[in-house]
Amino acid sequence: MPFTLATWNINSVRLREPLVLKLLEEEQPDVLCLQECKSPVDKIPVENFRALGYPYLVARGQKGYNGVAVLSKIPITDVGDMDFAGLGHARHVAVKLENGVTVQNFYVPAGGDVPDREVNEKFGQKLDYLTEMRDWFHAERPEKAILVGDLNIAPREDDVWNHKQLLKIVSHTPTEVDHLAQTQDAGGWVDITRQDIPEGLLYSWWSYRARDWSGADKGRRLDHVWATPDISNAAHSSRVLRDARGWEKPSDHAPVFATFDL
DNA sequence: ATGGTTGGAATCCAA
Repeated sequence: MPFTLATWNINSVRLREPLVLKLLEEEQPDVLCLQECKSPVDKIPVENFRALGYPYLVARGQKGYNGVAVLSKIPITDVGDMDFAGLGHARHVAVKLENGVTVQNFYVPAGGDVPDREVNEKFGQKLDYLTEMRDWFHAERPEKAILVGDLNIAPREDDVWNHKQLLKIVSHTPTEVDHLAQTQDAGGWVDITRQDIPEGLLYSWWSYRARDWSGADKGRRLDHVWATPDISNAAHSSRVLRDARGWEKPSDHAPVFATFDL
């Protein structure tokens, strides 16, 4: 049975409810993982999602910031959340599908502007968050699992529009890339998107500040789909729905899709 | 080297 999953930093699920509905209607993923919902869980607009055939929601939320949600056509169970780096933020939730697959949905801290933990506390928190993720995966040894989300790091040279120019820009510094690699290794995670699309520039985020985001195309691949080898060994395919970045009142992130033959 | 945009809550912070 093919199983399609999408991950999307929505940048306010209440403001962009119409965009979520458009995506569900047009693309029909089985499971949609959202980040930056910026809403308490009880204020997420579930009615219209339900009407479109997505009756299941598992989420963590807080007022104004952060927030993660899993919307599903198929039954999912809430299997908890983690609060890495002691931030008290709603940045993670995990669900289990009926076939035994676990889906981990993450929103890693952005890390502020200056890539130095001595002068920018947020950068330190981002690194600590990744280190605690690493330690958790080292202890838990995930199996039959998929990890998605806005990891706020573009690890490869071809995950950014200009590698050299971004080496000191938060999201592409060698320190962050190293922390992300350690987190990935600790869980034995396979980068599904890059296994499916191994060559060429690939982005999932374009700044709102660009005059012409598509023409300039100064993007970064911040949104990821990983899986454990028992899942990645099955056939799979991936794509980034770049079009969604051009929708009316868009999120600055595009959804990333993966389909697995499970 | 700088400023550019957006969302949410409160007149600024985070991204």
